[in-house]
Amino acid sequence: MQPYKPDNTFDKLVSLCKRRGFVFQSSEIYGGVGSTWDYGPLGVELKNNVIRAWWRAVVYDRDDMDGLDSAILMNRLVWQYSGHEATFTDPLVDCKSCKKRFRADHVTGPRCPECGGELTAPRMFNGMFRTHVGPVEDESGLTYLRPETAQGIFVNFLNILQSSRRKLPFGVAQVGKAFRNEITPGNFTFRTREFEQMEIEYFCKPPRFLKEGEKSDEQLHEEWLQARFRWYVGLGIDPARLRQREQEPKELAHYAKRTVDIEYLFPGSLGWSEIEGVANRQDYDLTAHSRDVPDDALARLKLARNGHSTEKLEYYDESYADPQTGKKGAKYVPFVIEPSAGATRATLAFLCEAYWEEQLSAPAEEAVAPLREAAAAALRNIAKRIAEAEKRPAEAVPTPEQLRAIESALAAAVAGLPDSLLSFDGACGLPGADRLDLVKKARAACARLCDEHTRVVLRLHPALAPVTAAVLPLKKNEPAIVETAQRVKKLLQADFRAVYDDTAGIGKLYRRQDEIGTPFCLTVDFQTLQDGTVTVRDRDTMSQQRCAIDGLAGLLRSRIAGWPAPAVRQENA
RNA sequence: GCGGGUGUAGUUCAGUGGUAGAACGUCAGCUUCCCAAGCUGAAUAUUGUGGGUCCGAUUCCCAUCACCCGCUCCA
Repeated sequence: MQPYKPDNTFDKLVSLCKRRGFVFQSSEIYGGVGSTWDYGPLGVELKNNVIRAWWRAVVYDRDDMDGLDSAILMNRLVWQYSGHEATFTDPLVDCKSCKKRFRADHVTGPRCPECGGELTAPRMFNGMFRTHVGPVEDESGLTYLRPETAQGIFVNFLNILQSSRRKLPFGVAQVGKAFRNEITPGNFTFRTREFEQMEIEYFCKPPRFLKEGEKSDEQLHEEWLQARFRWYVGLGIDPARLRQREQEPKELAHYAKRTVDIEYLFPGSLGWSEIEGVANRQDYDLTAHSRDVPDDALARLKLARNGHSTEKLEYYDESYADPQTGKKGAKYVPFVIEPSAGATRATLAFLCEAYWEEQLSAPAEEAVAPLREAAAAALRNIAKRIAEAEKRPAEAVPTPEQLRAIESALAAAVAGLPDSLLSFDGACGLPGADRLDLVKKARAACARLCDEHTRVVLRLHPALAPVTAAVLPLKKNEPAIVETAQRVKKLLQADFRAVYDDTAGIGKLYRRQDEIGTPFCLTVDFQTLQDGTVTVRDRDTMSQQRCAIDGLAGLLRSRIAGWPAPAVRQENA
């Protein structure tokens, strides 16, 4: 039966994350603290694997990249000259009648542009967390928790250039925490005040210094965009839920020549949302942090003169020859392509993408009969509610549209019984359904059957899965089997995250691993004791093959390396 | 920050002005040679937090915190 992604996948994922140890609310025992989350035993494995896969793809698998890990605390002047002190401190005004909020510089005049109501006085909002370096809390020690990791790369440009002996074009990758005092955090880990970025600053020649056959900043921008898009697809994101969105000229940051967002279609109300932005920042940042910049360059980039920096962040290009004079060599500020991804956002996207429910067997007709009755009663009630709601559609809760959606989904699910348990449950969980007592009753009747006949499976790419292999004894009261299984686990732990579990029957052990996305379950049985082979069970297809214990590591490695896209696995299942 | 909603066991949810139940999950033992089987037993909730009304509040009221939805903002 077809895998199923319920409409309330997001809610189900949140509780799975808590239940299984992926994500916990921070400081929970003290009532929590707004929009901060902790990654549990499985969550930290997943997030680390996302970061590791990214680092491998953008550093190890290329010839033109190095890494960096710069400090979270930096000199306040970094944020002054980067422009963050100015742009992260926006005066905001509220309308007293319609309660809408606007940036003060976007409003002309003293009235609300929407309703003409009276506006409050502008109030300052600082998006950066302030902190003090040193024991005295005065202005002299003031600085900020970094709102992006990028600046650490820019201010280290000369250090990296000298120590790595790089030639343009080359790039620097960095992973780390960043902090923004969001006005409106929310959507679980999607928008948080503390988050983790995976950023690349890729330095290249400005257009006028290009030689014949060299790639322009625009070409490199496009190449990075496609490479980053492919990365998500290669790790299992369905391209149908991934898109590139060109930023409109008016939403472009002032330093950007072009920015394309990579957006993922999250379930529920979040919908299409940015998980990475690929920007062409031109020579803005390196120039901003340079001393002795000519006035015409400052004017072009709308920058103030930098009276504090001790360096000019330039590149000396030995191979350049002036086309007019033939003079060799040139000094210039490189352009920058910035693929800036959210590690925590990507982790959430991979989780959403991986979440599937599957019905594995059909319940007997007599077990389904109560479900049909409950649904029939609920449908009669909904028809009545629709008639009532249509008399006063404006104030009806649920709305007529919600009621009709529940009605049609529920009717379709009943028609599909006994194979449509999941869509039955899904219909009962649609928005507004929690207000309908008879629907809740029908859902309760369905819950037991769902429990018995369905499974939850995280179809994570094996490179991302928190556990790669679970070693399970078929019988736990058979010492030879248990000992062998424990030995197999020890054998594999050198190469993979492997676990051993014997605390339930084999069926339950499989389901547990399915729910946390473990791609391989290795089962030690009686045949193992005779011929030294175990069964390797595939998470997605539930199919099994036998493999000698000695060959396990090799088999897993090759299965992971050749891991096909989810759609392909679906067809072959 | 504004408006609406929610907050009861690990999770999903019942329930009541007289100190809380279920299902699943978890743990232990028995049993079981392949997909949440069965049997026996166990642990887990000062009903988000603080205050008020009341003889008595989880239930009513107020405040606060957190989460969700919608604005606003945003990489």
